[in-house]
Amino acid sequence: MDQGDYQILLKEKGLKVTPQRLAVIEAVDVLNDHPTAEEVSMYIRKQHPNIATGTVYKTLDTLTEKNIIKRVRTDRGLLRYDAVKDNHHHIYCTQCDRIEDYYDSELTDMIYGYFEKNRIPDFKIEDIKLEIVGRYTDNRESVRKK
Amino acid sequence: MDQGDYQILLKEKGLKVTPQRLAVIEAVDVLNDHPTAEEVSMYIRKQHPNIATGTVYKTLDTLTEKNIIKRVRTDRGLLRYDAVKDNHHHIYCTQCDRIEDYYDSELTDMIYGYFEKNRIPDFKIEDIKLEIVGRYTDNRESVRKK
DNA sequence: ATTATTGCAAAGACTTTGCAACTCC
DNA sequence: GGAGTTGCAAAGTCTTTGCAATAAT
Repeated sequence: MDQGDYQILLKEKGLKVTPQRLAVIEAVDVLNDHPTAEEVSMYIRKQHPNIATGTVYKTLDTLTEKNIIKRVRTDRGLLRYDAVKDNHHHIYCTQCDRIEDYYDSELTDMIYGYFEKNRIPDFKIEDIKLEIVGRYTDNRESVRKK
Repeated sequence: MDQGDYQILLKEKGLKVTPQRLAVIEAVDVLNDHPTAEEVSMYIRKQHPNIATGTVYKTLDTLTEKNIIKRVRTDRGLLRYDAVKDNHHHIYCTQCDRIEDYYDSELTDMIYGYFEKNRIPDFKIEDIKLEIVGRYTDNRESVRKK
């Protein structure tokens, strides 16, 4: 995705196109490691020292509401963000606080298929995602400490 | 579960049995609505006005580490807790901030079965859970506001 | 007796808010 | 021109910490 795509995305959702918003979308897209709000904020400060932290938070909220980005669920109480991509699941490492994407359309289809046959009463499913929790058994370094 | 069970649980994990810990376990167990740390803290204060908030947080941490309770993933930046029960999934309502349990052993078995045939390289799975996101189509009242 | 645990209050981390000034359409 | 956005700094919320006092084994 490039700047042009971002602009179209914003317009489609009825949002004004501002440099701040473009910067936030780009940051979440580039930092595609489920960055925290602060990581996004820091990344942006490098290129646009004039964009206020408060604005980054507000923008992250707005973009989340409009489904341009998503919040990732964590169990540590920090808000993390994710560019909207194809359906994917998340692998949570219990050792290192990393969250990795897990793409597997066979699995995704299987789960959606299951719920087509077994509906949850009075509930409309909008999204299904797997939390796969565990730990890596190779010796790869931990990017973030727990 | 009663007090006696809690005590055994603590001892098994090598933790000293203290009234504070018993109170926290009980609170998470009784408030079985995935309470936030603050909700646990408030509930405890009613019966034990002398238990400090800091202690509740510390205890929640300890119990989580020892797997006596679990943290529930949320996308709103608040820590929530869950008594450890049978394997279950979570239904997240996009309207009302409720998190409900979803028990379905057929589904759970299907997913675990899938991963037995399709392992993730260099990764040891410890837990798999579904995030089912959507909204209720009946008119039940929202317990918590969004 | 020894070591873990608690209470307290202060500090810390992260996020939200209010409002005047400024931009985008 | 007007509604929607932003910057700023202050206020909030939730959580963690340090340490002396206390309680569990």
